Parts: sequence; structure tokens; C-alpha cells
Amino acid sequence: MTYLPQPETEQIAFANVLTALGDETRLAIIGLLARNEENPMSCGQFSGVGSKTGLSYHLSKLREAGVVHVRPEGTKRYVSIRRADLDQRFPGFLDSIIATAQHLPMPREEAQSTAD
Amino acid sequence: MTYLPQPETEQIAFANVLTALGDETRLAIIGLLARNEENPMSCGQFSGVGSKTGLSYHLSKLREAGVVHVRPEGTKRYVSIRRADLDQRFPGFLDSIIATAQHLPMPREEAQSTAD
DNA sequence: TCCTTAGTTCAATGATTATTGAACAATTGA
DNA sequence: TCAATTGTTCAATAATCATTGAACTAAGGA
Repeated sequence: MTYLPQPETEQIAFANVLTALGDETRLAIIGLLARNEENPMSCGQFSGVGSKTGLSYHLSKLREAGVVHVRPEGTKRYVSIRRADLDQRFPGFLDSIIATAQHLPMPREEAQSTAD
Repeated sequence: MTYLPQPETEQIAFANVLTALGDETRLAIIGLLARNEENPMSCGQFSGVGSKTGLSYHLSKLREAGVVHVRPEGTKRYVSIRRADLDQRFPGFLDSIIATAQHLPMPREEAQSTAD
């Protein structure tokens, strides 16, 4: 039902990926996702990065550009980096992004009101 | 005189670099610059990529983000990638960008006969 | 000096962006 | 069924973006 649109592997456009990553909030999301790439994160786990509404916005940007995949499960949505697709289309790119994103400061240190 | 502002090496912000590169016209510029990285190109040599005014706009975006350096000489301005600075700040990143940008189609086919 | 070359700046335009709070939808558990 | 959890959508706002043509500056050559 709620099928979340994302580009096919071959449709991922480099400029769109770069634009999606060109934002401190979204770089922080990628940095967190990369910290444990095998484990998809639910949206709530990003609460340190921004507001609930803002995260929904930024995560959809990343998804629509083809950077992340979102899998609904119950009321939650599990987000993961599209590692295989990005490596296939743009070899070496994702690793260089992650290497830098990992060491970037968080854009905001403020958690949400409903946080844990 | 016309001193062209660009960030110091340490001031180059990753999100700004990504935003600057997240545009097809600017990716095309990088692709051309990378084709012969030792030889800086004058603005006119990019005429295949866009209009004179548009190029001035996009080149200043790349310069202000810290992606390219611009050296004025006479009435011309010679543009080059800030290879050493980018490699120092974001290892592997520039190479992965160039690898992809090299094989991207031109945003517009209204090229002049700018055959090198 | 006058003209050409090379590129910038300006103003106007329409499009896209990020952010906010309020309202909404869907699922789960009591 | 009711309430809590999880996350999206909507509308409004202010900011930035990319594109255009006209006007402009600066340097060089005749």
C-alpha cells in the first residue's frame, strides 16, 4: 500500500545524489546509517539530528534521489543506504562520502520533545 | 583588483562542495576540467556547456564552494580544479566524482565548435 | 583613441528549498 | 474500542536557485 517511490538502479542520477547529499542534516543521517550499515535504522533513531517533520522531509529527499531505501514494517520504517546500487553506478563514491560524513559534527544537538 | 574570493583549504565545507557539484552544468564543467587537469581552461572554452552569463554564475558557485581556483590573466580567467586542497580534505572524493563526471552527457547540445 | 575580446553584474522571473506547527493516517497493544 | 506510537501530509513562509538579456568593466590590439 504505502509503497515508497525510489528510482531504479539505472535511473539514479549523479547530480540528484549530490544534491541530496549537499545538506548537513542529510549528511548527518548518512553518517549515522554508515556507522552500522547492516542494521537499518528507524526514523525515530535520527531524533538527534532534527525535528520529526524535518526528518520525514529529508529522508524522503534521500529516498527520491536513490541514496537510501525505506522498508515499512508496522508503524516503523527502516532506512538503509543503497550500498550495492550506488557502488555499481558510482564506484568509490559512497565510500568517500562516508569517510567524510563520519567525522562531521551534528548540525544540531537538540533532540525532539517526544524523544525517548 | 578583481580578487576572486574562495575559501581557505580548511574552510572548504563538504556540504557546500556537494551542493556545488549537484548540478548538471557544473558537473559538465568539472568533467571538462578533469580531461586535462594540468591545463587550466578559460571561461570561453566552456561555451559548449551553456551561455556566457550562465557560465559566469556556475563558475562562481564552484569557486565559492572551493571546488575550483580562478586565476585572472589579462582579460581571461583560467579555471582549474583545486585538486590538492580537495584531496587533502576529502581523500578519494574528487577522483570518484571525476570518474563519473567524465562519462556524463552534456546538459545541452548547443555546443559551439569548441573542438579543442 | 577606438574597437574588440572576455567576462561580470544587475534586475526580473519562476522554480525549488528548508522549516514550522497543526492535522492526519496507520499500526499496535491494552 | 480506546489510546499510544510512528511517521506523513498540508499550508504558510522566507530563502535561495537557475536563467535571461541588457548593461557594464577591464585589458589588449589597431
